[in-house]
Amino acid sequence: MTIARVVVDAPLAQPLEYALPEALQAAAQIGSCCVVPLGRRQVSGIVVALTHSATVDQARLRAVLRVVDEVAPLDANWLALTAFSGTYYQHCWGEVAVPALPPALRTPPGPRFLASLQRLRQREVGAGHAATDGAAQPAFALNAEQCTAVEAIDAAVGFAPHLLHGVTGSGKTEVYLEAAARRLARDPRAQVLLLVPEINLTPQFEARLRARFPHAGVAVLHSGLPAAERSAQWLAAHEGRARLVLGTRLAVFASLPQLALIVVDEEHDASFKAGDGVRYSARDLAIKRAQLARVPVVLGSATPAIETWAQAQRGRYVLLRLAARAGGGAQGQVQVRMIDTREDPPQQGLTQAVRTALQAALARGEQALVFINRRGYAPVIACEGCGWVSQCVRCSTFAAYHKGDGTLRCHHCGWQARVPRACPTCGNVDLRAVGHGTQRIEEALADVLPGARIARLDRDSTRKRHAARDALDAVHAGETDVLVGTQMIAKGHDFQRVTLVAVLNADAQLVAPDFRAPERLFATLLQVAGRAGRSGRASEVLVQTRYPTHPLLAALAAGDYVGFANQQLAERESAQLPPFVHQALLTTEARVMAHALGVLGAARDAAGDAGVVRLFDPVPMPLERLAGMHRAQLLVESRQRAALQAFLVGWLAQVARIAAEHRPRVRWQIEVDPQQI
DNA sequence: AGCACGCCGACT
DNA sequence: GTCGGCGTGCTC
Repeated sequence: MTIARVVVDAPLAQPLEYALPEALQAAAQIGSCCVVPLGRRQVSGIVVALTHSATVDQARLRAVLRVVDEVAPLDANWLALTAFSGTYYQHCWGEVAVPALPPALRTPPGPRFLASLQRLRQREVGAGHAATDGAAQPAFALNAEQCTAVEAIDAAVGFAPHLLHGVTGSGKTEVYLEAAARRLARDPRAQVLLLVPEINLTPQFEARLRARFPHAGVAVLHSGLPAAERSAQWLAAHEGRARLVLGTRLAVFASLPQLALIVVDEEHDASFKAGDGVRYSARDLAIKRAQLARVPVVLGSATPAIETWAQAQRGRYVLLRLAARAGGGAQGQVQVRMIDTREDPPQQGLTQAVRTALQAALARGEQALVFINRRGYAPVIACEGCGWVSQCVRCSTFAAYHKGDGTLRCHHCGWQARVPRACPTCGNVDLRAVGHGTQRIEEALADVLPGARIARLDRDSTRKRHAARDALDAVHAGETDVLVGTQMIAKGHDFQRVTLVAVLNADAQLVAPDFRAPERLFATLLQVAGRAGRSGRASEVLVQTRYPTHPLLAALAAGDYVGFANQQLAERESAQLPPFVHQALLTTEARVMAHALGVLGAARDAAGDAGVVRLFDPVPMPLERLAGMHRAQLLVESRQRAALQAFLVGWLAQVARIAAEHRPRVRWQIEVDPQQI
């Protein structure tokens, strides 16, 4: 009897075994998608092994119901990647592999599957032709640094990780495209995977890719696509009709049988880390995938993650530098200046220096960006009389004041309520908005710059479809003088007439306890600062701060990422933080904090002597209460990754038992390589 | 994860 | 006397 080992989307330590009926034996291969009975359900699965001996009583075996032979089996590299991901992130193979399938295969394909498959295959994917032009004309001339980078990537054989460290505007994209073009030209079936943080924020990337490779077939994969579209794009990659795949983190699991090169753009970006389900890092898995497929991988960034930088410093990744701004055009000088808020106290959130600079820029007919990483009108309102402050009823956090609709809102759980007319505790009617958000700054700017055309860009202003693009178009068209906004204004927009960038409140992150806060702040500020100086005119970046001599800000002013990164690395080494240790974070949530902490305490005790693995004390999470749930965490770390992995396997089995015994039930989750601690 | 089976409160 | 709460346990 032939037995199929099948993984399904359930937390089962081992693949399940099914009898493979005679009629299905010709169709079934390792990597085949199939439909199997599970309890009284029918679910999608993937055949991961075919044997003749069962490990369970043969009488208990049920039969495979269907082998989806209309779709070619997943290849060995894909199976190895999903298996690795499951092991590394402490989940089951099937929990990674099955959700990575396109919607059409993730749930058992119905009777009309073949017809739908034909429709999906007919859908346009890029140009939809397998034939390539590789003689595709470069639409640009590469400078010397770009050529060096392309040559290095092109010359790489087998697994070869590269870090492309390029300052803002240095033309990293041209390097990716040329390197991709060469791989595609060399092998008529070769495929290239390009991962980007968020596709909606980089529509120009997709446009450039399509323009550069009009005949190669460009598949796009991200969670925003309708199911049929996502299936069609996935299939085009799986069947080799798409030779370029552009996608967000989930695209790291795309099926690419002829993978020849992987590119991860903005590799430092936090959105490569999955926040729910299996908490994988698409950047780290891209490296693993390149290793399994024995192909080069390029991580690109102006501000690489410190972990990535460390790998380059250790010589594990080839470091490629783009230090010059590309494009040939005259490049304006960008001056970064710290405004000491102790000497120049802000009025309405704006220092005199910023006001003066804004007025001067507008008088010259130029544009300005004002960056404040906080939406709403004010982060909190307070009672003058008794000291009451607005708080979310479900979270341990302030409720922000939104003036437009007179609400208090929690930016974490979405809770909202009307602003009380008087203080809920003492009845005082003098409630005061404390601090500044984008809405309040917009108001202040209107005051300071009478007649100026001011626009705001944040999550609230972009609720409506295309609102973000419209706002950005207005800046490009010169219909906006000053754009105030959150991170959203920082990403990759090439504003030609912006000569002034004001950063209003960087201090909160400058003193944050998270050891990764500095690198995130540095990346954000450098990215915002990069919006200035694209016109060739002299430009200025003003940073309002109480700490004008802070080393991070000094490095920012000097545009010195390398100095900053090396200093961060040194600090992490002396404090024994990642990448000098490897971490995992066990989190629990319960209605009562004591329960959440209780499970962690028992889990800690159960670990006993963990050898080279160190367990910290359970503590409430930084955001202690979220949406009514109390949350706690327990950090586990080791200098040896293998030791940590081995420990987690046994320990998590105990944790599962402890959590199950606990009443009322406590939910738990494990995160390997946590980004927020 | 689902989805069963299995014991204790408010309804026809 | 039943319908249904979610606690517990299994899925080849």
